[in-house]
Amino acid sequence: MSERTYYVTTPIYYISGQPHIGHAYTTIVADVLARTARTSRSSFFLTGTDEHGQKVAEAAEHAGMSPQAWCDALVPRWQQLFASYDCAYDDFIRTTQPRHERVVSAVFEQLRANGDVYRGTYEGWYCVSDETFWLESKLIDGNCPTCGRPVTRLTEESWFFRLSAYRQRLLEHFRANPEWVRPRSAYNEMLAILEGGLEDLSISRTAFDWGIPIADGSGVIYVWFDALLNYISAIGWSSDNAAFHARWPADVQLVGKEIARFHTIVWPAVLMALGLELPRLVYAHGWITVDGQKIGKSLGNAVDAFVLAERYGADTIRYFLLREAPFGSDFSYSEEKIIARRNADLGNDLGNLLNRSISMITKYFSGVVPLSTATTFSDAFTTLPPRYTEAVLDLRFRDALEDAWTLVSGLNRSIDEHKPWALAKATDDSEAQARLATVMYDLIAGLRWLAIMLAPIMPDRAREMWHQLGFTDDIALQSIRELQWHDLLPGHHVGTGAPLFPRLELTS
RNA sequence: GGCUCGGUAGCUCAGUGGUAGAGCAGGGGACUCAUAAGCCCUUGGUCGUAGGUUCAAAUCCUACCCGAGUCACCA
Repeated sequence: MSERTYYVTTPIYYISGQPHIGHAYTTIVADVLARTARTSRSSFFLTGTDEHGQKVAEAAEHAGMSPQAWCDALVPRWQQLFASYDCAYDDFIRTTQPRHERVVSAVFEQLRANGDVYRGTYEGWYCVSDETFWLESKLIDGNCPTCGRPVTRLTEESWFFRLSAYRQRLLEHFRANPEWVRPRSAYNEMLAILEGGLEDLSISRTAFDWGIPIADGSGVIYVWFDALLNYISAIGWSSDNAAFHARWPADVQLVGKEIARFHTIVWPAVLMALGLELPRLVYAHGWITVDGQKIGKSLGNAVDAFVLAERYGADTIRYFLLREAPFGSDFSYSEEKIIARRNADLGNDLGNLLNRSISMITKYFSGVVPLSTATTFSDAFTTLPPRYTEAVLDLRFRDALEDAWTLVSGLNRSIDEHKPWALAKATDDSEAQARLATVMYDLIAGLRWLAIMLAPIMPDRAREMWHQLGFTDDIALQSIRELQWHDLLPGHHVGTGAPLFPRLELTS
C-alpha cells in the first residue's frame, strides 16, 4: 500500500455575490498546504462552490436569471480569482453537479433507512410579512424583532437529522482529541456547545425549491446538509472506493470561524452516521479585516482582490497573508502594510540578497559556483528545512517564515562579515581566495534552499529565483525535508540577476 | 444577556510564576557586492483598569472596561 494522499479542503463558497480577498485567503492557505505536502507525497486539494439555497435563488431572481444560469455565470469569477492567486486546486466541485447531487440523495436515503433521518414536525414562530422564522429567544416582547409585528406559531412537517444521538460520541471525540479543532478558542467554543446539549437538525425545506429534491416530493434538502457532503462526493464516496479511501479522512479542513459549528458538530455527526472516519483537523481561521471591520459587501469595504493581485503580484499578497499575523486570528489589512512587507522582507532582505549574490559570483567567478573546502553555514541551518516543513504543515506559517528568514539574515550578515569585495582584491593571498570561494558557495547554496522552501508560498517568484540561480529542472519537485547544503555542485553556472521584488511606493 | 477569544514598545506580534522580547518604523555609525538595499549600535513599554494570591505575576484568581466571535435552521 502506498502512503495515503494528503487531502486538504476549503469550504465551498456560497455564490450569492462576488468573491473577495477573504475567499482568496482560505484558498491560498489550502494551496500552500497542498504544494508543501506534494514535495514529499501525493496530495489532493479540493475547493468549489455552494450553489443551492434561498439566498442564491433570491440573488438570481433579482438579476432576472434562473438560479442555475446565475451560478453558471458566477462560478468563473471564483475560478478566475483563484487562478490570479496561483491556487492550483486538483478539483473544483459545484453542488449543482450530478456527481454531487447523486451523493446527497444517496446519503439522505441511507440515513433514512437506518433511522438517522426521520420525519418530524418543526415548530417555531413565523413572521408572515418578513417570511422569516424566529427563535423564541430572539423575539422582542413576543413580536418580530425586525418589523415589530406579531408572529404566529407555525407547525411544519420536516425531515430531521438525529444530531442529538451523536452528542456523546462527539464529546468523547473532542475530549480524546483536543487538537482536532484548532485554534484552541474554536475548540473551547464547540466543546461548550456540545456540553450544553444538541437538538436534532431540520434538514428539509419547503418554502423554496432551489435545492436537491427529496425523492418523495417533500421539499428540498437543507443547503448545509447538502453542502457539507461535497467533501466526500468530490472524491468518490459510493462511486469510486479506491479513490475515496486513498483520500478520506481529510488531513486538514479549512473553514472560517463563523462556520466552525457546522464543520465540527454537524459534519462529524453525519460522518459517524455514515460510518466514516472524522477529518484529522478542522482549522477555523480568522478573518482579514479593514480597520478591524469584517470584510463584506454590506460594509462597502471589500477590497477588490483582483486589483490587489495585479497591483502587488500574487506572491507578495500570498506572503503577506501568511506572514503578517499568526494564522487563526483576525488581522487588519492595509495596502501600507502590504508595501512594508514587500519592501522590507521581500525586496530588501530576500530579493537584494539574491541580486547581490549573483552579481558577486558573476564578477568574481564568472558565474561558476567554486569548489569550497569549508563552510560558513551548514551546521547552523541543517535542521531548518524539516523544521520549516513541519511548521507549514502544522499551519504555523508565521513561525515557518520567521524561521526561514533567519537564513536570509544569516546570509546577508555573512556577506558583511567576510567582505567578498575585499577578498577578491587579495588576488595573491590563497587563503583569502579559498575563503571567497566558501562564502560564495554558501551564498548560492543558501539561496537554493530558500527558493525550494519558499516555492509553495511564492510559486512564481521562487521559480524566477530558481532560474536566476541557474537551475533548469522543476523546482516544485524538490523535496524540502531532504535538502542538503552540499547538493549544490561546484561548477554549476548561475543565471542572470534581475530584481526579484522591485521596490514599491504607495500609489493612490 | 450567556459562553469563547483577545487587549504587551508608534505598527504587527512573541513571551503562561522568577530581573520585559523580536521584526518593522525612528535615531546614530562603519562599509560598498547590491533593489540608497545590506551590516553594526541605539531611542522606545507603570504588559487594558482596580483589587487579590505568592518570597516573586504580563503570566494564577476576582470584578470591571474595550474589541471580536458565537448563542442552533441566511450561508
